[in-house]
Amino acid sequence: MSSSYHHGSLASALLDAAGEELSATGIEAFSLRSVAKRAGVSHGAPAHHFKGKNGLLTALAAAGYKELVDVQNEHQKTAKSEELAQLVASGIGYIDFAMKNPELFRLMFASSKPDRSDDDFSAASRAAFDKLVGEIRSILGADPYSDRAAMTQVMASWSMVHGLAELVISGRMEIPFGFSQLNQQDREAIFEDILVRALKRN
Amino acid sequence: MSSSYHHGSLASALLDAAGEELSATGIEAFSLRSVAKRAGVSHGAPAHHFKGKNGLLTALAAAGYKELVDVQNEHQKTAKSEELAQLVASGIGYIDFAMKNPELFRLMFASSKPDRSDDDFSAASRAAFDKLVGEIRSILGADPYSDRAAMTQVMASWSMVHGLAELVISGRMEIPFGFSQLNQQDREAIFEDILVRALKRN
DNA sequence: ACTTAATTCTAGACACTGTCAAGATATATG
DNA sequence: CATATATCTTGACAGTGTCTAGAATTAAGT
Repeated sequence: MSSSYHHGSLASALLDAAGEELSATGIEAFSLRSVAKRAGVSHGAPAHHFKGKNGLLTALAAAGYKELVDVQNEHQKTAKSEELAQLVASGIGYIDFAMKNPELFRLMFASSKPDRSDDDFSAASRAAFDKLVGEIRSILGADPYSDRAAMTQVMASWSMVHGLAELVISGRMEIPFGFSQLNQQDREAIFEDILVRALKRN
Repeated sequence: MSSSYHHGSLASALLDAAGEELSATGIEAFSLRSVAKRAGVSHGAPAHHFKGKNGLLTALAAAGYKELVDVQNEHQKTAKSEELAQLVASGIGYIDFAMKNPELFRLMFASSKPDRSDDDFSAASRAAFDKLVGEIRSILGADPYSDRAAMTQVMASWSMVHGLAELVISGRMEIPFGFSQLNQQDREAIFEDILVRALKRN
């Protein structure tokens, strides 16, 4: 191979390296120069593929939303087909994703670094949101986009699962439940017990 | 005044300056040197009062938990004395605090910068948690620290209010509700509608 | 009161960071 | 095959947090 000068697929290599960097050092110590070093290129190379550090993080977050939906779909495959069970499985997938990618999760939801006006980012995040909208529509038989009560149910369910995910990955389930010593079955039982409360019952 | 060399109360002055810096520039651009400049001292001065940048942020977060409880108590004063109404008022105070101090809120809950083993921090955050524990105890008549179902209720309520707060301050209530164009009364009606769902009913 | 110790603050250095500009190198185009 | 474009390197710049040495002020000890 005569040319190691032109990488060929630096963009995706940088995305991979950025993912590792994010998981390893956390978002608050995330360094663009370190990512470049990880990918074996100079510190100026990433500028030709992403709009600076935040541009790279934006792309990383966009990919995160797609991965989030994938994880949710995987959990739903092993659940009952009944609508409520599917919603719970979707929620547990949401939390599972957060637990496996806590720094990425924070980047996606609790950071101002990603550029939310970016097309990829907004499309991917919108797709994740619309997945929940569809699940609520199945349960209530009303379209949240035209039925305010149904949209309130969407936001209640999102609030519950998102808040629970945040509390889990920030270690706030330790004191109440000794969470890290529980097996997965017991954890999911707690998740389900909590998540179903978000549904309004009459 | 012959001496402007020794400040006299630099610690609290730095805390004030840090609060302004946090609100103005956000946590991700928070600069210790900028805080020192804001307080009118050299960039090395803060080291004599806090354990570096993270030490200052730890103290700021600890003060945030006390302020959080204060805001919750204020909201409860204007609410009915009935236990459920008090819990809802506490939750709305939680969200109100997050809306008025979004960067501080993120520092307290979604950042790894504060040192959670710090005595002040852990005491203040524990006090805020125990306030919720007390409210659930009043409603259920069972002590969450000895009744697992009651503790589950604590975490469900916390998840709901915390998730809702996160979604609000990250602008996720805009598309569903056009949130920024609502008046406070309509907003609080949505909050209450969502928050009460966290309670398990039989 | 006077000397000594401890605290508080400044100033400079160090290794980092992200971004920008200039130039070298490889690929694509005509 | 010459030219243009895309890609990558290198160096510079201002900014960051932290450390060290020393100056200025206050506190402590006798």
